[in-house]
Amino acid sequence: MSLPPVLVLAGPTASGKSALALALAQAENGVVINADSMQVYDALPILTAQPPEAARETVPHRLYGCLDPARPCSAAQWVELARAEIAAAWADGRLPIVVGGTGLYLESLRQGLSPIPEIPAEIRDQTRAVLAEIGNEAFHARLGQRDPAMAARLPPGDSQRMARAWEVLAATGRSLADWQTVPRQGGLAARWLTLALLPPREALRAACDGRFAAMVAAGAVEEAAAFLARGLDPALPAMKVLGLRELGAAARGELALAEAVAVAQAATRAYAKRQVTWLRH
RNA sequence: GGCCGGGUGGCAGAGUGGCUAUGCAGCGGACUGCAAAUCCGCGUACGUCGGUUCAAUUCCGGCCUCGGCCU
Repeated sequence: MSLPPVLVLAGPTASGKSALALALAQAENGVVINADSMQVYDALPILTAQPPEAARETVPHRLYGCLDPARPCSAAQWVELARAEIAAAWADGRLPIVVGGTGLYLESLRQGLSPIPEIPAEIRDQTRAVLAEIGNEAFHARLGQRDPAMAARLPPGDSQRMARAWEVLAATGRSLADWQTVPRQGGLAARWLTLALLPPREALRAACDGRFAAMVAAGAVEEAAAFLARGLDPALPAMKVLGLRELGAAARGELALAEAVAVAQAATRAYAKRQVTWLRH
């Protein structure tokens, strides 16, 4: 018996994934399932380039703008949601089309993750607080005393992974290095059809710049200002959406709009480059 | 024509007689639960021709060039 199919459309921002997904979904009776870590939040539809109403009315779109931005999503949570949507599509006799540029999510969907328990929020918050207080170097040294294996493979600059390593040890009593020797679990069994969109770099850069300018023209500044007015914790993932900070500063008059756009465009280009690196691996 | 001040890697911008900042952009890479995050790596650049020196981007001179002032 052959496995049911899943079509994956991967590519950097502004590579035209969404439009292609829409066309394929129409042609192949598909369901478009989001694999972008920012588009999952119910926030900033313009700035995160969520598919417009028109597209969603044409073809079913799942996992777009459906999570509370006040609560961080995670790779594991997304995989769980995505698996459910894929199963639902199969049950409906439709082709699941997974679209997105978040490499970690896509990889986790295919390979699964080591079965590490969820870390209590208190431990996470406390860990980040300590890290912020004592600084990277001291934190790295402290990690080295408790978890030499992880400290050895993380540079002191890598605050995010150091925090993750620390909280896993604190919450489970086992090193993350140890956990990761446990085989990954939960990888989706399917017949994978993968399409990677990798436009020439020069064209990609131009597309990134053009798209950000279009977002601003579509009201991204107002959108950013309104979202920031909610006063959410700046450490939340949704608060790190590209351009949010810059556009917010522009809205408050702290930064010239042209300058804000230029900075955000540069950040977008850098992001696209990281995505390409991931896709090429 | 004269005087003065500049000419540094794609851009910005320090600096030094030998050890050749830095930032941004760019390029390559990593990636197991906040990933649009978080990191790692990569550039003998010093206008030009000569001189001084063991050694010149750095000192001296000519030339070119940019800017300012003067006639």
